[in-house]
Amino acid sequence: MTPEALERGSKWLARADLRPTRQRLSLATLLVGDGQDRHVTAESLHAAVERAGDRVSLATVYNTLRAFCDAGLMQEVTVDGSRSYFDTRADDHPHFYMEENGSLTDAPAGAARLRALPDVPEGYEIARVDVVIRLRKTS
Amino acid sequence: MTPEALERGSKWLARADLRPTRQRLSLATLLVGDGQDRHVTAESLHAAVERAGDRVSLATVYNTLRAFCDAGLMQEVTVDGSRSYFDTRADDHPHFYMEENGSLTDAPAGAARLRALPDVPEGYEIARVDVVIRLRKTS
DNA sequence: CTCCGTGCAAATAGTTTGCAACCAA
DNA sequence: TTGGTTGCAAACTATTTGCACGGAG
Repeated sequence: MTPEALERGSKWLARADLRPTRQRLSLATLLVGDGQDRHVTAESLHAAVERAGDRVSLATVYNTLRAFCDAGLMQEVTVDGSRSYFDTRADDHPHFYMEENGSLTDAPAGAARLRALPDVPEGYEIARVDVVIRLRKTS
Repeated sequence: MTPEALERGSKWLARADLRPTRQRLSLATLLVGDGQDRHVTAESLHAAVERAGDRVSLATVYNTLRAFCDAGLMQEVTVDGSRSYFDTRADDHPHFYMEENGSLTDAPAGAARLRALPDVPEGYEIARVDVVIRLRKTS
């Protein structure tokens, strides 16, 4: 990991007042080190850590992703039921989900915006609107 | 359960060539007996069965809901990650999800339709578009 | 009579948690 | 020093599965 990536991760943690431990720095660097948005599962991030030569327990990956979400640095995206995805973009935006290989990506901006919002039941307000466009390989 | 409800359930099964066993009839009747659309979890449906004085094992509720989905009678909706919802409406439509109590309902027709679909990656086509509007109580 | 369907209990997968050791401040 | 963090293993929850029995056609 480059020093620049490390710094990005570091600042990202600082932004949420999270103590920069070795494990958090390792995960943060992998998540935002290159400035790209990323969609990971606990498993995939854990694998990435090992690939990078670091060592963080799977439980800590889970707990840390949860902490990042609580801190508003990431958001959890539910597409599949069997596992959770975590997105480094915390704002409300649509996703592509490839059923073929279970990968999640951002859908191109703007295109999938809702035409209008439905009447919300009395006493409620909209917390978030999840849009997941499921894709399959063209046959 | 009224004879009319029973007949509705019966026809519903027939439509998918599913053998009308006692258990399937019981579930089908609870699901579509009154002609209303319904959003259930395996647990909630199992509870409804017991409340109705019938007896179907939880495993069978799971297996049967899965069978109904495979047959195209229902669709599985993923909103929460921790559990699956099953919707008696099998077509593509938006949902309200009340975070407060975990209930799922249909959003009013038409309002939440997408303005346009984004450019889909080469070699893929849209299988389904899931729209879940998360609601929280107004504070 | 023949299979599909069912029930039970055990297996599984993803995720969380209790607790002792650790480390950043 | 000291309270927040981590690792491990065990706990948990939702769901699926193997297998013997039972019922629909």
